[in-house]
Amino acid sequence: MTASDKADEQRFLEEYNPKDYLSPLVTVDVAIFTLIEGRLHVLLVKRANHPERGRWALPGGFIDAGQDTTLSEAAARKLEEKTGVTAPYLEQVYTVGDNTRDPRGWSVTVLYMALMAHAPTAAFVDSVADTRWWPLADAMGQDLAFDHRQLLDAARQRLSNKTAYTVLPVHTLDAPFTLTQLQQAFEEVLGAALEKKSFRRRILSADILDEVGEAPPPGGRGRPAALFRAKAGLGEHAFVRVVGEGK
Amino acid sequence: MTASDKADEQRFLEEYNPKDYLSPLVTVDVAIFTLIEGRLHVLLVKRANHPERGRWALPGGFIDAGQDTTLSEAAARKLEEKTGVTAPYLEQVYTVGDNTRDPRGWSVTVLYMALMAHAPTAAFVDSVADTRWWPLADAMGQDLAFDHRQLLDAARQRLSNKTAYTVLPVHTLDAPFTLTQLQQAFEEVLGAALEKKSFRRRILSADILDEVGEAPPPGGRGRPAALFRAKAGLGEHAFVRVVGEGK
DNA sequence: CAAAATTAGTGGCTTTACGCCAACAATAAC
DNA sequence: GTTATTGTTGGCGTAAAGCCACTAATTTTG
Repeated sequence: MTASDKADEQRFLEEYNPKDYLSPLVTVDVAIFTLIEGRLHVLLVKRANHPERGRWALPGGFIDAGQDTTLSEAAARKLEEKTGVTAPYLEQVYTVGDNTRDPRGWSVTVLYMALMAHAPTAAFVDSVADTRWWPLADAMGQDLAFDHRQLLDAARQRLSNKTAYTVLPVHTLDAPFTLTQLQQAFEEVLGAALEKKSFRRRILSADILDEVGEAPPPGGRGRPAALFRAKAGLGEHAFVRVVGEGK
Repeated sequence: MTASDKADEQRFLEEYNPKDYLSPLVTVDVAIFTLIEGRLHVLLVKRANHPERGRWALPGGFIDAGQDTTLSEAAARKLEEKTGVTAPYLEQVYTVGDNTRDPRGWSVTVLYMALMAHAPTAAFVDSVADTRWWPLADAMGQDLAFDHRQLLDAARQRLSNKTAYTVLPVHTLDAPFTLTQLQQAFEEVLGAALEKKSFRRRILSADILDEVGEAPPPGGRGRPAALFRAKAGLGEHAFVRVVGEGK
């Protein structure tokens, strides 16, 4: 860059005023999933303000240019405000933007998906007004704010697609868990039954779980199961194909 | 919604002024890949304006709130402006946003990846000033504008990851093509050799190609190969695992 | 306290997919 | 014609996956 170029750029930046540009509003929304009594649930918030006041919506909102330095930080912040915890798994799904989804004009939303165990969130979520876990089918069945029904559907699809070659569902369970619970989590997310022997072979040979002794029979019948928890640092990458058809 | 609610909302919308909000600038960038003489190339544009004037960058720019009604439409528009064609494959990769990547402050970029055959673009691309196809390694080797090196890398990774379970590389070839060419396209994208028999077994049993007669020997040696083209409507979904290790 | 019920975990056979390599086929170069 | 070169197919050994029944360790029930 020559000296005159540098001067040029300086001038450019001084003359630049963001209010001269009509930029879209940018929001971040998060589809937070957990497993409650074996069923997949999603966290929704009843909107307190216009537009769409009174409708249930995914947690989210505007970027706070002062507070947030990164999109994923913004997503993590919104998530913690509603659940009180840091999610063990947070992933960007996709971004929608157009001039029809919000009455205010061009708007852009970056959708994230998060997974977490239910127990640590239960008390906190109860304490936040107009916020609750919904069974996924019920959430999809109602008239959500904006295009959140589509967003939720996209997140759900991402989750089940990725479950074909990762171990994402572990993040929805409270540790420690049994292999049967884990298999049921996979089955719930996939909406399909898995073959027991194959599932166990693959999960165990993937070497992503630590065994933590026997199950103290919590009122359960039958032979007590071995207990496991996810190995530390299993945050992002754990590519394991754990799926077939099976009865 | 009650009547007073409706009035409320009306008032809200009338009082709303986008210039009251400091929104991030939103841009769309596209990593356009093609295969030239068997090597993967990416289209870059030399920036004509500040900031980063003179550096090579991915095609892209601001959303035109007047012209674009959708993010992907904006991406398609930028792509067509530079290549003269409509890409057979366009996919959103991910969105970066923070307050450090652009000297103007908070900015958000939605990254797309596109695949296309080279031949139909060659003449047009030549005619566009400061725009050319770069061999991928050369593109990655230089000092690209903004964080475009990372964006390009992310797009490349998405392409090779997805090639493990889709047939994306077909979109980089001029039709018709031979199975050997297709295999070489896969190998170039994956950076690894594939086993011939397995590759053919899977591609053919996937039933995504139409055979179009014999190859007119174009100066080539050896037995002439059968020619194929992708079945119509293979745009998005064609999930086929076509990869192993191989010699 | 014994038998039945229930859930966890394993053995072992069958089937399928894949990697590998060699044979065969069709063309150009010499 | 013979050789070199590239495309295409056959067939076999191996590893993984599906399947189903059997064993194991508990609680429940009569």
